Amino acid sequence: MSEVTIIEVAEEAEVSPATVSRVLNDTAPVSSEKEEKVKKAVEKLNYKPNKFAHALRKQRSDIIGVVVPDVSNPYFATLIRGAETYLHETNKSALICDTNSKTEQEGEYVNTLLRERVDGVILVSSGEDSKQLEVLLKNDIPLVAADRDPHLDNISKVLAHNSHGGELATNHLIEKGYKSFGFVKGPTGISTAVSRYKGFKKVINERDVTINQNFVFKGDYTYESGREAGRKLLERVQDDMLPIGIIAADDLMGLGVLWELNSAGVKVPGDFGVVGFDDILMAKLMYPSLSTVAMPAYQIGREAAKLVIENIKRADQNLNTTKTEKVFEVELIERKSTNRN
Amino acid sequence: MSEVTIIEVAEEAEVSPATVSRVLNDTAPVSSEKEEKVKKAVEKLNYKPNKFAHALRKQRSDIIGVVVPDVSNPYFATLIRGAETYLHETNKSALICDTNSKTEQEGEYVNTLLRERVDGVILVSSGEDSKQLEVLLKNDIPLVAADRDPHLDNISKVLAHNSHGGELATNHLIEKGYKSFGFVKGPTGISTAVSRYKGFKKVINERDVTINQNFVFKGDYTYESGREAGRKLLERVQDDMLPIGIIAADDLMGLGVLWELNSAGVKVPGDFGVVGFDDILMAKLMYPSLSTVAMPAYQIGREAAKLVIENIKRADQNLNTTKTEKVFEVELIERKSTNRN
DNA sequence: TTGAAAGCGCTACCAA
DNA sequence: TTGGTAGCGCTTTCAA
Repeated sequence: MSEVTIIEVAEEAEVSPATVSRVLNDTAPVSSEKEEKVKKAVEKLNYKPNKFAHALRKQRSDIIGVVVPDVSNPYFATLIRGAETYLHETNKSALICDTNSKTEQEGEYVNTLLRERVDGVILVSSGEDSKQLEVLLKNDIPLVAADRDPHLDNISKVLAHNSHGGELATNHLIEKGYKSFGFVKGPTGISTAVSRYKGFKKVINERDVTINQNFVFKGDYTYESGREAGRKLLERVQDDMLPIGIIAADDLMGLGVLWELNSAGVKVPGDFGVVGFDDILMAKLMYPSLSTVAMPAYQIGREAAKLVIENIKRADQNLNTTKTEKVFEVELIERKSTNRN
Repeated sequence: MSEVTIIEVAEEAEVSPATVSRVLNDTAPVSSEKEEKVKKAVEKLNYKPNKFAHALRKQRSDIIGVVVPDVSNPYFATLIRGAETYLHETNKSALICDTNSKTEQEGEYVNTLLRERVDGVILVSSGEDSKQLEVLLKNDIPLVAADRDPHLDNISKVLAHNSHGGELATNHLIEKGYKSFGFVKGPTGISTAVSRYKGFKKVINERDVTINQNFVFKGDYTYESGREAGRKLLERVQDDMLPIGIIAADDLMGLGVLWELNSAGVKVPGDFGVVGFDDILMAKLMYPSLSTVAMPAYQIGREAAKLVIENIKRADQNLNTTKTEKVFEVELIERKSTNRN
């Protein structure tokens, strides 16, 4: 592996290494004549700066930590992609940390994050309490929360309007003519899960419809918990309650419910309607396709990335970090699973 | 950000930095007395070696490039996870390169790979011709092919027994009583696609069954191409051909076919049977669940990672790299989509 | 078995 | 606007 160094480029261009560095990083004015020479030399020698030397000198890794509950969940996968795309555009890279939905794991990742000397962190909180990550702030590592509110003070947040999503879903079911209503909840204490349910209850209370407590199920944003809710639903349902509309707090659970309904041979969307949240690819692929409240996962990831980078830049200039809060709107996607008229 | 350096550890332990380094990397004998002191100091100061200084000095990035056609394909996602897990265990990290199934993109990634100074590369080839990657070999960067044969000489390969998978799927459909047979092919020139079809034809020829050329469709390992095949199938089918068994060269296409069959309201598995390849999660979630030839994606990724690491170590000792070829067996998973007896 | 010191490739300070 | 050069934190000779 023949490494071309900045020295060789300097010799080729007949300037000093310092000048080459200045041209490459646009860090100080250089006469256009020398600039030209340097660029030619870089081209000719196919020079690629050594990022380790760079990082060592600059004390910046150009790596951003991205802490998420579950990378195998397509929703988070999309969010990550949004973040990564922006980071890539700004010549940074992402270090993905999968906590397996455990806050203790979040704490353990702090060590990794410090060891890898990440310049900043994007956090999709795994629980009610992400206090362990405050250590990062003490180490002057900018932290931005995405998707879920980690209930930490003094950090920027990028969220979606989840309660409104709950309202959209509920109104949709009512308008499609469903008569009784149920809900498969997300994990306790997670802000998205709480808000979605809140939106559901709000509309239920406002409009003159029934909510059957037998049709409110605990869930944890996994497919399996959706299956379980689906089975219980089928056990508890009676003919005079039909048609019944179910909101699942995420698509994976919605798909689980749908699977059980299919398997039991009941009529979807005729007697049962299901709406999910997220709009993951699978929602479209399932038969019948799943109506859902589309979350801007990609945008959330991207915006969070933007915010950390901004904060890192401010820190570089010894400015204090800004605390913003961005809330994205959500959108209802009608598909077959609720299409009963 | 207070950086604890090796010097401070040395002072705390009352030894030289060299000795600390020797203890940390187990690179030369150190008296147990000093070793103890060093370990205590490391613990006390919560020292974390600076990986950039390390990489700069050692000329090793500890990063392995992983070049794949499509990260959003769950099959490759699993393969990547297998590779990453092993790399993590050996304190290496992965740089994922998504070629979007284009060989030209592979060529472009060579630059990235060189710039990032990866120590080795795992390649899931995107086409018939991955010659552009031979540049890596010239730069003494070990290269291992995974999942697909990139038709390069002198490199190690980790594959699965795809033609046998084709045989398993075909025999399964015959035994389940299907009468005519069809196939949704994978992309031209990709070794997995070629072999799977070959296995299919072999069994068709051996046993006394019909293959209807009208039921052989082009595909490209995407869900959409499966949907298209499904639509054509429905157009061309006539009652006296039933029941008909279809093999899709991967699960995504199988799911697409299944969706169209569902949508048309025909009987699956009664009149139509579908088998896929890969065993992605969605195959289980779909209704009816999709029978499939399970590929050891995780194992393939892991084994490929093992092999690169091995080759890198050999290179470090100036040994020439070994060329092995490992072929994993595959397994038929019976689910609802073919369960007609 | 140990320590001193050179140097990996880069950036940024200082002086010109 | 430029060049010389110190030094980022580490590993690895070389000498003891």
